[in-house]
Amino acid sequence: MTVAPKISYLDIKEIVLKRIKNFTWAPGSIMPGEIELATEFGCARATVNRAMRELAEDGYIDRKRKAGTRIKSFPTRKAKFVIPIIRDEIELTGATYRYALINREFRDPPDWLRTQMTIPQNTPVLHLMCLHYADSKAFQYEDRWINLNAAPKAVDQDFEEMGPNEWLIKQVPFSDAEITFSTINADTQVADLLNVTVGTALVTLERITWFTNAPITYTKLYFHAGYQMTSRL
Amino acid sequence: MTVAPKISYLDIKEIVLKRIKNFTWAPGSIMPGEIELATEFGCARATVNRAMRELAEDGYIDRKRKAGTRIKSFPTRKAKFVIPIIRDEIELTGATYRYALINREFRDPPDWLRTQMTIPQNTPVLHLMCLHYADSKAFQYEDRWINLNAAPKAVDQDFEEMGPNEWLIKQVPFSDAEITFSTINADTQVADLLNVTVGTALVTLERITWFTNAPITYTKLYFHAGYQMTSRL
DNA sequence: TGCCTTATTATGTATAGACATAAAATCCAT
DNA sequence: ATGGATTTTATGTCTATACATAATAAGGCA
Repeated sequence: MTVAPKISYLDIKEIVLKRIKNFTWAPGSIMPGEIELATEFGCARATVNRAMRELAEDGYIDRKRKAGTRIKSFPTRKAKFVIPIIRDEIELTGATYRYALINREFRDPPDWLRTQMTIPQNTPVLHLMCLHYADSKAFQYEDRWINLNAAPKAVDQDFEEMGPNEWLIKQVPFSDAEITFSTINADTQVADLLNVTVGTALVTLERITWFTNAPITYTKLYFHAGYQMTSRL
Repeated sequence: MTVAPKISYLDIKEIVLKRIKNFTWAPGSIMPGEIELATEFGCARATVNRAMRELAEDGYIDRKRKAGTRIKSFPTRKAKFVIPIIRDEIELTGATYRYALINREFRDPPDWLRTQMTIPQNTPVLHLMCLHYADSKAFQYEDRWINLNAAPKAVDQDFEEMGPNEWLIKQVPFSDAEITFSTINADTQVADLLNVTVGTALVTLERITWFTNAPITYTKLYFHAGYQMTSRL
C-alpha cells in the first residue's frame, strides 16, 4: 500500500490558489472556512490557517473574523523591489565596482533640505557628491546630505575610500526610511557626471533615513541612462 | 496580584527588533536559539518561531537549519509598491476619473512585441491606445497590446467605455505579471497626448501578463510629468 | 420599526508535543 | 591529512486543543 504523504501548508496554498484562478470560487464570493478545508485536506486547522494567512498577505483574499474569507475581485498586487547595496548590484553584473568622492563640504542646510528632513535651521550638515562606477562607466551619481547632529562621527570621515552609504550602514545598520522613485531631465551638472546629453531622462531615487525618529540623512540618487527596475508579481 | 498578560508573537518581534537595533546582538553575529528565547519569554517555541520567521521575511535576520539565526550585517530592504487600479488612484486624489480610447487596430505583432511577449509571428493582436484623465488633465497614456489567441473575446469589445485593464481583469482577475519601471524622454506623439514638451522625462511602467503560462497582454504606461512613487521601508 | 443587548461564529493566537530536514560537527577508515 | 559516513542540532512543520476577539446575527424591549 502506498501511504499518502502528509499535505503541507504549501500544498494547500497551491491548491487554493489554483481554485481561485480557476474560478472554482468566484471573485467576490466567500470561500469555505478553515475547518471545512481542514476536513477536506485531512489536516489540522492550523495548517490551513497558515496557508490562508499567507494568501491574504499575497493579496489574493480578504479575511475577517466571523465574516469569513472572501476572494478579492481586484487582487492587490504588490511589486517588491529589493533595494540593493550598490556595490552588490554592480558586481552582480560581473563589472568592477569603483567609488569616487567628487566634493565634500560642511554647510548650513538649504531650505528645501530642511523641509525634506524636518531639521531646524542651525543644524550643521555635511554635503557629499559621489560617483559610483561599473568598470569605467559612471553608474550612479549620489547627492548625499548628512545631519551632523544625528551622526557627529561623520565629521571625522573623509569619505575618500568608503561611500557614505556603506559608512552609515556600519554606524546604524537598521533604520527606517522613506524612498521615492521619480524621473528628471539631466541638468548640465548631472549630464556631465553621468556622461549623457543634457535633458536625458534619468531614474532618480530619493531616500530619507531616520534612526529612532531622528532624521539622519537625505540622498538623491541619479541612475545612468537606461536604468530600469523589474519585479515579478 | 497582577497577572502578567501573556506575551504575543508581536511583542517578541518588537523586543527582538529593539535588541537588533540596539546592537544588543551585533550585526553578523548569531543570536540565541528559539528554545532559549522561548524560555526567556516564558512562551512556547512556536510563538518565538513565528516572530522570527516574520523578522526573517522582513529582511532583518538570516535563518538556517542547524546553523542558527544570524543578524544581517546589511539588512535587505524591500520597497513594496502597491500597483493600484488607475481609477482608484485618481479618485483617491479627489479628482474625477475619465477614460478615452484614442485608437483601436487589429494587426500582426511587430517584432519587438513578439520578442517581449514570446508569441509566434502569425499571432493576431489588438493594439489599443488609451488615455486616462484626472479631471480634465491627462494622467496616463496607455499603450496596450492584447494577444487575441489568448483572449479571443477581446475581438468583440470596442473598448469605448471600459478600459482594457478593467475588462481584462474581469476576464482573468488572477494572473502572473512582470513589471518594469523605467523612464523615457517624451517623443512627439506622447508629448502631444500628455500635454508636455517633447523630451520631458516621464515615468514608464511596462507590464507583461500571463495566464497559465500563456502571454495575454503587454502594456506600456506613460505617466504624466512629475509622477512619483513613494514607499516606506 | 428601531435601538440595544446578547449569542454565535470564523478567524487569530498560544501551547505542548512530535517528527522532518538541512547542515554543521564529529568520527573513522584509508 | 583526506574523504566519506554518521551523529548532532537548530530550524521547519504538523497536530490537537484551548481560549481570545471581532463582527455579524439574533433576540428582546420600548
